[in-house]
Amino acid sequence: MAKPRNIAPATTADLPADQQVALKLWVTLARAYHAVQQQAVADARRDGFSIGEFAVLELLYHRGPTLLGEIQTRILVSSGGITYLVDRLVDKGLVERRDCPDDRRARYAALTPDGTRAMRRIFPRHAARIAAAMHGLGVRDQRDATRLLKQLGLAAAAASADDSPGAQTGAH
Amino acid sequence: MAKPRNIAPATTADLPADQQVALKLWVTLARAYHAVQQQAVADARRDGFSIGEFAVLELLYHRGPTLLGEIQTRILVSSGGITYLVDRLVDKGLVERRDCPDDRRARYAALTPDGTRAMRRIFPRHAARIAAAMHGLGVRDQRDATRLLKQLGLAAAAASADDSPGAQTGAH
DNA sequence: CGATAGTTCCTCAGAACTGAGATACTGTCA
DNA sequence: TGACAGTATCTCAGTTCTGAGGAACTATCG
Repeated sequence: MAKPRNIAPATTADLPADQQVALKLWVTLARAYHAVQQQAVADARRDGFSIGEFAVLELLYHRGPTLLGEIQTRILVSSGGITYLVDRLVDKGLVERRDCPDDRRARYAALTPDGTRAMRRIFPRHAARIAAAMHGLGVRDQRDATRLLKQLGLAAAAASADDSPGAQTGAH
Repeated sequence: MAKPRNIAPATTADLPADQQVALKLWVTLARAYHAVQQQAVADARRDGFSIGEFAVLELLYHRGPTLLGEIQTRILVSSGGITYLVDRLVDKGLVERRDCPDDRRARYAALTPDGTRAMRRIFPRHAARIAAAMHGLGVRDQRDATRLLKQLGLAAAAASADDSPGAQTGAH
């Protein structure tokens, strides 16, 4: 493992200390996210769903009929993405579109009876698998981590919103 | 009284308390990750790179010439993905492949002089932007979050490795 | 009203991958 | 030595999205 140490460009070690801490957190956050996501992907795939499809099903299962635009902001996909995902679930017979009586531009997505049955079967195992993936932390640490990540996520989202004017605030 | 024909829980609220905590952490983790990632995506795109391309550049900038397989496990892409990413960076003139003298199957990727110059220019601004995205937490909280996420990520990765035998990465 | 700005969803070209299989090489063992 | 399992990368068809643009509808305001 020879390390050519003669040149000293602007690497991480030359950054201000606070930036080093932030970058380390970013790398660790990304790794933790990917590791848990692998579990979610494997679980969804067992039932023939992509992560995006599963996220839509889960949202509709918990919230009931939901406007496409709201699904979009909640599961964080693009406008084309939500059309694509709902199309696929409609093809599978698990979701249906419904017109919105108050606004003829808007449409709801809702679980069909088949979709509800499928989620009733699938969801408990999915929840157990995610919980197992989180098992590296005890309940107390999980709460601490949730609090910190919530604070982090809200601040970062606010920073994003600054760049792209037109994006709505979300939650205050 | 309701007749519990189905033992399976209908919604999150019916799950065991520890699973509720775990799912909440998962949702919060995903949101925080996406929020910060949006910053990284926007920053990389400003220079004409995808996130994957930028991750390769960053890795090579800090580690020097690296075997493709090692890049693959570090930035978490598929085998086809790493070939694709390196191809694109080679086309841009920022990266070159080098044969490995010890193993004729293996190849290194390394920054070209152009690639090094580009990263010397780009990286400090990128680090500053990530640090700004993390600004919702103070340095002490960032360290706490890093510790918790590291613990979480390692345990979740170990759980993944159990499912898919043959994937021996990480904890040496 | 009518113009116009804003929104909600859909279309579609193509970006950014994934993953199974192919190719080429290495290490092990009888 | 030869058979064979293991490893590193590449190929390529297919998947899952992104985002610019457009059609249809709604809201606002002179």
